[in-house]
Amino acid sequence: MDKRREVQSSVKDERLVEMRRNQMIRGAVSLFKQKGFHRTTTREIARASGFSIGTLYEYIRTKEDVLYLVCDRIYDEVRAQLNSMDLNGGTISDLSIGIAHYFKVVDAMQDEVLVMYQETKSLSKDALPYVLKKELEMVQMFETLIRQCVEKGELHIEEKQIHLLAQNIFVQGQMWGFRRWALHHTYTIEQYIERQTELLLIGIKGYKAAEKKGES
Amino acid sequence: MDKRREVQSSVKDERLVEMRRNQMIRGAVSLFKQKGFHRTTTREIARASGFSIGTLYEYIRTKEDVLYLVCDRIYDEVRAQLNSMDLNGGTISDLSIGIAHYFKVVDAMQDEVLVMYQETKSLSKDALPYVLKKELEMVQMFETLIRQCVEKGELHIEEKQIHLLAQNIFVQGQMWGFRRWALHHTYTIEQYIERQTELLLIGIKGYKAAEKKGES
Amino acid sequence: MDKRREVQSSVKDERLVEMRRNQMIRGAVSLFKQKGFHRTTTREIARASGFSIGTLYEYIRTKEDVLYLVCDRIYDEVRAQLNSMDLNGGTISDLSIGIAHYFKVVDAMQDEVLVMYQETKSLSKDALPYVLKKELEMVQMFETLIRQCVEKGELHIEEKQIHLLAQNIFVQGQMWGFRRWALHHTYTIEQYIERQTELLLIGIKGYKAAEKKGES
Amino acid sequence: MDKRREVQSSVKDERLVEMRRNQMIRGAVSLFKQKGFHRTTTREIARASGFSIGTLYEYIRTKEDVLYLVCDRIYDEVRAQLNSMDLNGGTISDLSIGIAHYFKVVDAMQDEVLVMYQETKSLSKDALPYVLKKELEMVQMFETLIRQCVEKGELHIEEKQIHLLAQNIFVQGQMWGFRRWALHHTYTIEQYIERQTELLLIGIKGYKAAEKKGES
DNA sequence: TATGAATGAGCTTTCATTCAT
DNA sequence: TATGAATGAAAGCTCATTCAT
Repeated sequence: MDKRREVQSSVKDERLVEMRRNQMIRGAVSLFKQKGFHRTTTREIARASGFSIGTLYEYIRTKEDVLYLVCDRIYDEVRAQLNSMDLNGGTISDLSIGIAHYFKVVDAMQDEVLVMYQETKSLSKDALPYVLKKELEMVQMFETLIRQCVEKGELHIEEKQIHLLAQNIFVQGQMWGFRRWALHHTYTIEQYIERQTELLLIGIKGYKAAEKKGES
Repeated sequence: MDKRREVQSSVKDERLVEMRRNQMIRGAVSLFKQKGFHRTTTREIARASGFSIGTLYEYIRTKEDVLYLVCDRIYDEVRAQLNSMDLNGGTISDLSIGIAHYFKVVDAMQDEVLVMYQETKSLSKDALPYVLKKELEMVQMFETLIRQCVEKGELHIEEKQIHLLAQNIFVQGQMWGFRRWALHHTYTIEQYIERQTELLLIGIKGYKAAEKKGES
Repeated sequence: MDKRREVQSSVKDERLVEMRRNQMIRGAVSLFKQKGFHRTTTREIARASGFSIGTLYEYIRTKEDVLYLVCDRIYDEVRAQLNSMDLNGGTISDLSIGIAHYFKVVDAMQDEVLVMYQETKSLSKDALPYVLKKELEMVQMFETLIRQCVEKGELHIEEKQIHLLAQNIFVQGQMWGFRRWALHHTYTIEQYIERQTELLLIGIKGYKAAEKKGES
Repeated sequence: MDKRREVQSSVKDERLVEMRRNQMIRGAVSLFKQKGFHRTTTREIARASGFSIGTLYEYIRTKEDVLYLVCDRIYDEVRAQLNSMDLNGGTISDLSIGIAHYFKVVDAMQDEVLVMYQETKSLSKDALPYVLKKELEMVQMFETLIRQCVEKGELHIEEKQIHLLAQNIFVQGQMWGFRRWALHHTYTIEQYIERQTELLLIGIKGYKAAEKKGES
C-alpha cells in the first residue's frame, strides 16, 4: 500500500539513515523555501544539514533524491496530520471541521506546503508518480468525508461533483500557502477558514453561515 | 496604469526590439513548458528564437529578463482575452458566462498558463511585483463582475466574500492547467466549466444547474 | 575508407576547430606522456593548450574525446610518415629500408608512440575500433612489403607467417618506445635498427648482415 | 637478491597479512583486468577481497600499494612458472621448449599478464624499479638459454644480439596477451608458438621448421 | 546590428583516506 | 583486529555572460 520509491544509501545502519535524512530534510526545506530547489546547491544542503558534502552523498545518490525525500516527507506529515482527525459522522459539521483542520495544518506547515507545492514539478518523471499518488490519497480523504455527507442526506450534490469539490478543498488549502501575498494581509487563518467554508457550503441545507459568523 | 518594468536593450530601433522579443517569447515559452526555466539554457532560447546568443543579449540583460518578458506577455494576453468580454449586466448569467470564458481562455492557453503559474515564483524580488500586479488586476475583473451581481441583488454574499470568491475563480481556472494529470482524464473542459460553475454558484437564487446541464 | 569517428564541437568554423584541436593535441600529448591520461586533468589540458576550460569544452564533449583525438592524430601522423616511403621493388633491401624507416619514425615520435601505446586501451568500447583499424592498416603495410618479397622469391616464408612477421615488426618498433628503460642505454636507434633487422632477416638468402654491418 | 619493497601494514601477525594480501590481490586482479587500475575504486577492491574498506587499509597504506602488490605477485608467479623448467642442455631444442613453455604460461595467465603489462606504468617512480628488476630477471633467463646455445655452437649470433633476442622473445610472449584482438582469432596458442618459434629460429642451422610442423 | 568564440565561476559528484567504535 | 561512517579535495563539466569582429 505504502509503496515508497527507495532512495539508495551506502550507509547500512537504518537508524542512522533515518536520523541523517531527517537532518537533511530539515535543512533542505529551509533552503528550498528561501531560494527554491534549483538555486540551492548540494553543498548548502550539506552545510544546513550539519554534515559535509561527502556525508550527504552517503545518504543519497543525486541532488534530486533530496527533493524527492523532502516532498515525500512533507506529504507524509500533512497526511499524518489529516489522518489524526477521526470524522465519520457524515454531518456537515464533520466536513467543516475537517476542512478547518486541514487549513490549520496547512497554515502550521506553510513553508513545507509551499515547497511541496512549488517544487514537486521539478521531480523527475521517475519520482513524480509516487508523490502524486500521495496527493491523490489526500484528496480522497475529502472525497470520503463529502460522500458520507451525501449518503446521510446532509449534502445534495451529485457523485460527479464530489471528486471536484474535494480537489477544490485541497487546492484552497494550498492557496493559503502559495498565495500568501494576496491573502495573508487580508485575512487571518481563522477568517480564511470561515469564509472559504461559507463559500463552499453556501446554500447547503443545514449550514448556517450567519450563525457561525456570529461566533467569530 | 500599465506601469511596466523596462527591460534594457542595446538596440535602439523599437520596432526591431518588439519583433525580436516576440520571437524570443515564443521560443522561450515552448522551452519553459517542456523543461522549466532553470533547465532551459540561454543558448537554447536563442536557437528557439531563431537568432544567435549574441543577438539574444542585445535585447535583454540577463536570463531572468526573458522570464520576466515571458510572464509579462502571458499575463497581458490572458488579460486581453478577458477584457474582450463585455459583461456589465450584473446578472448571474453574465457572471457564469464570464467564468466560462475565462476557463476556455485558460484551456486554449494551457501551456502559457502553466509556465506563468510555475515559473512566476522564479522571478527576482525586483520583477515579481510587476507581474503580481497584473494578476491582481485579473482577479479584480472577477470582483467587479461579482460585485455587480451583488449590487443588482442577484447574488447574496457579503462584501468580504467577494474578494475571496474572485480569487477562487481565478485559481480554479489555473487549476485546469496545473492539475491536468488529475482533471483532464476525468472531465472535458466543458464538463469542468459546468461542474465548477455549479459548485461556485450552488444555492444561489436564480441559478439553475439542472437547466444549464440540460443544454450541454 | 578513412571513416573517422566524429568528435562533436560546438564551434562551427572548421579552420578554427582544426587549429584549436592541434593546440589541444599538442598540449595533451605532452601531459599524457608525463602522467598518463588518468592523472591528467581537463584543466591541465586546457592550460597546456593555451585556452580556458570553457574553451576546451567548446571543441570536445568529454575528456575521453581528447584521448581519442590524440590517438587518432598520432596514428595518422605515423601512418603518413610510413606512406611517404615508396617501396615497391619487392627486394629484401626494400623491406629492410622500410623497417629502418619505420623505426626511425618511431624514434622521432617517441613520446607520441608511447602515449598511443599506453593509453589506447583507455579508450571506450565505442572509440577503440576506429583506432585499432588504423593500427591494422599500418601492419598491413608491412604485410604488403613482405608479400612482395615472397612473390619475387626473395623471401621464403609461408603465407601464414607473413601476418605474424608484420606484427612482430610493428611491435618491435613500438618496443623502442615503450621499453626505453631497457633499450636506450644499450643501443642507439641505428644499432637497434641494425640488430633487429638482422634478427628478423637472419638466414634469409641474399641478406648479408656482415656487409651491412660494415657500413655502419 | 629478492629485495622486495616493503608495503607497510598495521597488522602484526604475518600469517594474517599474507592471507589478507592474497585475498586482496585475487580481488584486485579480477577488477583491474576488467576496468584497469584507475577506474577501480578502493571500495571495490575491499568488497572483491571479502572485507571492509577499513580492513583494506590495515594492510596497505595507499591504493598504489595494491597495484604494487598485484604487479609484484604476478611477476613472481610468472617467474616461478618459468623457473620450474630446468633446461640446461644448451640445445636449440631446449631453447624452443623454453619459449613454448613461456608462451603457454602467458596464455594460462593471460589476465594477469595483461594487468601487469598495462598497469605497471601506473606505478610510482618509487615502486617501478622493483618491478622492472623482476622483469629484467625474466629476460635474463632467456638470455641464459640463448647463450648456452651459442656457447655450444648450436646458434650463431653475436653476444650483442643475445640481449635483444631475449627481449624479443619476452615481448612476443606478452604480445599474445596484449594483442589478443589481432591474434586470437587467427591463431591458437599452439599455432602461435609454432609460427613465432619458426620466425625466431628461421635459418638457424639445425632448426627444422618443416619437421616440427609435421608433428602438430 | 548580428555573430559566435571565449571565459571562468561554480555546479554536482566521486573517492582515497581516516578514525572512533 | 575489523568496521564503516565521515571527510573534503578535487574531478569533469556547464552555462550565463562578454566582446572582438
